[in-house]
Amino acid sequence: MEPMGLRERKKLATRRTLQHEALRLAIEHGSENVTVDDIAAAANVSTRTFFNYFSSKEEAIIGDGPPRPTADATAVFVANGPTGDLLDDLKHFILSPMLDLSAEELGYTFTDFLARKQLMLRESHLVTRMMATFAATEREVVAGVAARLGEEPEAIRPQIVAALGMTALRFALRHLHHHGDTAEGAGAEGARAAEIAELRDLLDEAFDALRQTFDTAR
Amino acid sequence: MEPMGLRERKKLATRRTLQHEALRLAIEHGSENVTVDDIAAAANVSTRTFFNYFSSKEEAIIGDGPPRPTADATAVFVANGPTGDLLDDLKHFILSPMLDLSAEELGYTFTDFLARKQLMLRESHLVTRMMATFAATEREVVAGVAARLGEEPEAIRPQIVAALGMTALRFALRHLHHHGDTAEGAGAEGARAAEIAELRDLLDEAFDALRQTFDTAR
DNA sequence: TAGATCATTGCACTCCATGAAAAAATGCAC
DNA sequence: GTGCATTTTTTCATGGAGTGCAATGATCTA
Repeated sequence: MEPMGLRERKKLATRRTLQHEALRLAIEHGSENVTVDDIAAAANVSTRTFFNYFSSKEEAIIGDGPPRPTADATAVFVANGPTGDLLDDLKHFILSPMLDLSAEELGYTFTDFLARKQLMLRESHLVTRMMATFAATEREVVAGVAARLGEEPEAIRPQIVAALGMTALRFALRHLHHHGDTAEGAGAEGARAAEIAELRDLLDEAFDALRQTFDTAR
Repeated sequence: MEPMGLRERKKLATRRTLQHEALRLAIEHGSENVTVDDIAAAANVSTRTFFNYFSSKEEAIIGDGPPRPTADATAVFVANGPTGDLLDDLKHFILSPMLDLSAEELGYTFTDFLARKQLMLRESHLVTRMMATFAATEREVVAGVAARLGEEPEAIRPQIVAALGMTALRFALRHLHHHGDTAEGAGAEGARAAEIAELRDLLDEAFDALRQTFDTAR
């Protein structure tokens, strides 16, 4: 990591604060009943500044979506790694960005993710917006699979394989439980570790079901 | 078909006109540069009336999405029909709503679909909105597959199988060519028939690739 | 400390979207 | 066809979303 200047750190903090307050207010009052002015006021910035960070109210509420695969993980996957089995490697590829997060980012990611999940249950129009952020990730997965298979991203096989992986990821995230983070420090870190472990298990389960489906359904 | 009264026919015509003008203007000037007032004016209705038909500008532009499976087709699919092979039947299930359309609706569907495809190439934010309409179809497919397999829609296998089918459909639609409909009447109907045939071929191709992927990649 | 750079802000403006009530069109009974 | 009920369209008012612009203020560089 390059050491950020004060400017950059402040910008990032403002962005996070806006996202956090947007989510909090949306959960508390329903997103329909929250104005951009409310969010900006809660974050102590002007309304105009809000739009310097996000191009719409919903963009702030739904967050940045799942973290993207790193260049390293992509390189490993494209080079037939780490195991050589397409589905196993795909699982690893999709899971990798979650594992690369620092503990701090991870806690942030999971906490807000679970809060958003709660919100989605009530406001289905946000679900479709949320899926759009998944689509961006899916495109990267398609590109990775295409490179590994030596095919074009427009070809059918990369798209199919990527769709399978993303379906598995969605399934896993949807079934993820909240491991109570009652306390700060070690307790919270333990909860995060448990969540990562559960995510891994759910992804295993999904990929197993996937193999099984194709063994029996052909 | 039940005979529609004048009222209903007019309403449908107004809806179609609004969709058509919205699409036309968006293609001509870019959707950013088209206001709801423009669309309403082009359709000879007031702005307020526009919002009696659509809840947003984009909703009019992106249209109603692919036609949904009929109750009949769903019943056949759930009862392990028509062939008993899951993938073959899924292909049939997904294709069925296209075949059930009257020639008139079909021409409308395809013509506007191809026009929208052109628009999507330029305006990617519409793509995500469009995908939301696919998600609605996907949920129905998930429900159908779940019923057939005797599982819950929340289970992983129905979701995987449905995701595969929808990926194949997206692939087929994305690769569909425009069969010049230069003239009215028989010529246009011939073009539509050719498009249906091509759609069927593309879907066959996609499902073949799907099987093959799983034979080799396991 | 001075000047360059970039972020924040207030202001004015357009467009989106909705509620309410008046006006117009349609359907129906006679 | 005439009159009445129903439904649709329209007009008007209102408030929030989102953007361009120019001024102000904070941070960076030297």
